[in-house]
Amino acid sequence: MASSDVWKAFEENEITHSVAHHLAAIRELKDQYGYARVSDVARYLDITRGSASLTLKALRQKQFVLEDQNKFLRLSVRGERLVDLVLAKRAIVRKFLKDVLQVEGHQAEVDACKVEHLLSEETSEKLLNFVRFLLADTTEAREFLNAFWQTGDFCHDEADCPICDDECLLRIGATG
Amino acid sequence: MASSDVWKAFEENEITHSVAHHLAAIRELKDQYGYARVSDVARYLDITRGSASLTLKALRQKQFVLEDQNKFLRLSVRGERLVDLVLAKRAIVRKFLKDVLQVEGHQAEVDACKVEHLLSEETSEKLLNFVRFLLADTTEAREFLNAFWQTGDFCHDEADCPICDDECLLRIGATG
DNA sequence: AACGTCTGTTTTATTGGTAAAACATCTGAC
DNA sequence: GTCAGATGTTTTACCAATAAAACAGACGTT
Repeated sequence: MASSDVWKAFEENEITHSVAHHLAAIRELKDQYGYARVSDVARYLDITRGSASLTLKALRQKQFVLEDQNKFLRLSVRGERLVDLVLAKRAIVRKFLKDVLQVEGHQAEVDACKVEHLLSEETSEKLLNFVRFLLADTTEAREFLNAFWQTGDFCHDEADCPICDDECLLRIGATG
Repeated sequence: MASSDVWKAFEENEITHSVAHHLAAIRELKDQYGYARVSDVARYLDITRGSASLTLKALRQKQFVLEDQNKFLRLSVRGERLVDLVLAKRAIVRKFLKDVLQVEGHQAEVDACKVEHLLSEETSEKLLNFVRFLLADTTEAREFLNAFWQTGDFCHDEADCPICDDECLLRIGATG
C-alpha cells in the first residue's frame, strides 16, 4: 500500500518547469541579442519584472546563473549543462511526436514543453536511440513506418486488440 | 518573441499531479477495500490527514468527489471520467517505455507517473495507436523491433546521425 | 535642473500543496 | 460511564511561483 514513493517523485526533480524556462530564456536571449537582463527574461517569458527578479535571484544563489557588474546575466557551467539537457529532451520528444506520431505542430510543441524537465536520462536516451533508428534509412524502419502511416487507426475493438488484455488502454481510444 | 503561450500551458491543465493521485487513490481504495475515507487516502498517499482533508474538500466543491452521510468518499461521473483518462495515459506511456524502449521497470513507472496528467488527448491517442501497431503481430512490426533491439546503441557519431542536422540531439547521447 | 522612461528590487498578497498541532467527534473496550 | 484510539477539520506556517504596487537608481531629453 506504499507506492507513495513513485508519485512523490514528481516533486523531486532537479529543476521546476519555471526554472527550466528562465534558464532557457537566458540562453535564447544571449544567442539572439547578445545579452540577457532581468527585464529581458521577464519580457521573454511574459511575467512581471518582480517575479523574474525573485526567481533569478534564487538561481544566482544556487549558482546556476551569474551576473556581471552591469547586471548582465549569463549561465554558469552548471546552468549551461542543465539547459543543454532540458533542450535536448524537448527536441527528442518534439521530434518523436511530430515526425513519428504525427501529432499536430502546436500540440507537439506544448506536450514536449510540458514534459521536457521531467523525463529521466534513461528514458530520454532510449527514446533518442529509438527515434534515430526509426528515422534512419533502413529497410526495416522504412517498411514499418510506411505500414504504420498507411494503416490509420489501428484497432478500437477490444476483441482484436493485442494489448487490451494487459490493461484497459481502450477507453481513451474509444471515447476520444 | 512571444512563445510564452507554449510554456505557460504547463499551468493550464485540467488537474494537477496531486489531484490526479488523490482521485486515483479513491478509485484504487474502493476497488481494493470497498470504501475510501479521508484517512485512507492520506495513508495511501503518505501525506497527513489535514492535507488530504483540504485537497479533498476542494475536490468536493469542484464536484469531482462526493461524500455520503458516513464520510465515505466516491468519485462523481466527472471524477471517474478524469481518472479513467489519467490512468489510461499512464498505462500507455508505461507500456511504451517498458515494452518498446525497454526502460528499467521502476524508472518507467516514475516517468509514466510524472507525465500522465500532462499529455494531450491527441498525443495519448496517437501513442496508443503507435504502441498497438508496434506490438501487434505483423511482419513489419516484428522485423522492425527485432532489428531495433539487436542493434543496441544506434549512433553516437554526429557524422552518421540521420537527425542531428535538425537539432543537437547528440549531446545527451554523448554525455549520458 | 527637471521630467519621463527604463530598470531592478522589495513588499504585500494569492494559489496550490504540504506539515504540524490543536481540537472535536465518534466508537469500541473495559 | 469512562477512557483510548481513530477520524476529520481547522489553524498556523512554509515553499514556489506568480501579480501588483511602491520605490530607487540610471540615463536621456529638453
